[in-house]
Amino acid sequence: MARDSISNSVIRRLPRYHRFLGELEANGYIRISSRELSEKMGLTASQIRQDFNCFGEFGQQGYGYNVSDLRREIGNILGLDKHTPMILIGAGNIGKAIASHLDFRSKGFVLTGAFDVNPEIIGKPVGEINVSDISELESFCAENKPVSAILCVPTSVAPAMTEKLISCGIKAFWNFTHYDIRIEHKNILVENVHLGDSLTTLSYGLNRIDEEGER
Amino acid sequence: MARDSISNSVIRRLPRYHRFLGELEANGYIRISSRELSEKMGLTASQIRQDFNCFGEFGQQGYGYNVSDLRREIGNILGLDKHTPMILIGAGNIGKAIASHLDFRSKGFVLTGAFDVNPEIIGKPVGEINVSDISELESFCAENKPVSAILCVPTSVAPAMTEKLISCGIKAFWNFTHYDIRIEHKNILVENVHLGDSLTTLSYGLNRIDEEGER
DNA sequence: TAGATTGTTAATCGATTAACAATC
DNA sequence: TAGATTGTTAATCGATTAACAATC
Repeated sequence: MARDSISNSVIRRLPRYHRFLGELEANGYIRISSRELSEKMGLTASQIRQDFNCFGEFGQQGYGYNVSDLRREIGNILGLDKHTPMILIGAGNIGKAIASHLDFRSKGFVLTGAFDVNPEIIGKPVGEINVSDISELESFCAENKPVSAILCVPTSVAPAMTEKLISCGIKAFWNFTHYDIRIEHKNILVENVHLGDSLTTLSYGLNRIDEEGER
Repeated sequence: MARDSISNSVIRRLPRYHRFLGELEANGYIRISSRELSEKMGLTASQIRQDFNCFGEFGQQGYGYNVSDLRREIGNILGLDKHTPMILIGAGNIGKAIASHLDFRSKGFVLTGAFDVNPEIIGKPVGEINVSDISELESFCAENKPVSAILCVPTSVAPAMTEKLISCGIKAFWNFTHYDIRIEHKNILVENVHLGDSLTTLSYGLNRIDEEGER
């Protein structure tokens, strides 16, 4: 039975389910049981069934799940059938790489604008679009109503830029700066990536392996 | 009292503590209480004290924590005093951006090599080093013994490349491909970044906001 | 000393796993 | 029908929060 509030742990597993089901589909799988999927993904079958049942009854007793049906259902839950307009703020190294590395459309978004302060970058292409001067941000937003933004500016200007973007109507932030966007505003969504923290975690793990070796 | 096995939830919070304490230090803070830190970070004071006490007693009753002492302690736990050699595999858009965007040394690593198959990239600089031909990987590893690798190759070649790197002595992977490195090998560490999953999560959140609006 | 705040134990909460009746 | 596997409830496990004695 579909629940009202889904736990964050479940939500974070959904994209991974979607990804794995895509691979299975590509490999010609028609059906899969929770047990088989659990082995492929390193989860328990129980957890998988619990997760899916947060949203509805997608399986069939005695049979399992239809791979492409299940994948489509999860895709819809994730909003991947939409194309939410997204803009890139800061088109330097990391911004450019992210914009051109990912397929936004298959993830529920479409990149409609990119902005920077650097005259050497302005006018140059990033993915399918050209970089605009940041001074054009407000008029662009008024006209095109983007609802989400990738934040790839220097950390120092991140807080002010966040405020400005909110005033321009941005509702969701994909944040690559080293600044933690804190959600004092209601109904503003933030996904803090923090690649530095991710790398630091790896350092922690390596040190534990080393310690074991020393014993 | 220092515990033997630390939960993943705690470990994932450590880099964030370290980051916040660095900001506090930069802003002239000498001491901080768990309550004050909890307000700044959006956690509970209880959790903060529990987390720190996994590793030792870093505070003082009636006083709180010394900011720079605490930061140094956490840095040591994370292994940030080390410079573990790391190589970049795949120096395209995303690889180059990551290598030049982050300060590896302050995160316990040092970038000692970069490799690619593309002749147009080979020989060009990435951060402080030059990109080498991937054919030189084995001899480089034999000589320089890097223990960690950033994986920025196309997803299709990720599994084979992972195996090759393990055979070259790589113990830790920072994986940016869309392939899930699964740890069948013992004592091999993996940090799967999956930017696509992160973006997909944002799409999910946006759809929940929209649904609320419709009600 | 009195006040503040830690370190730590106990209580609560939530998430994962196990079990099994329902059913295809 | 018999076998398989779901959907779902109950049991377990782990993580977070609350409480408070210890102590600076």
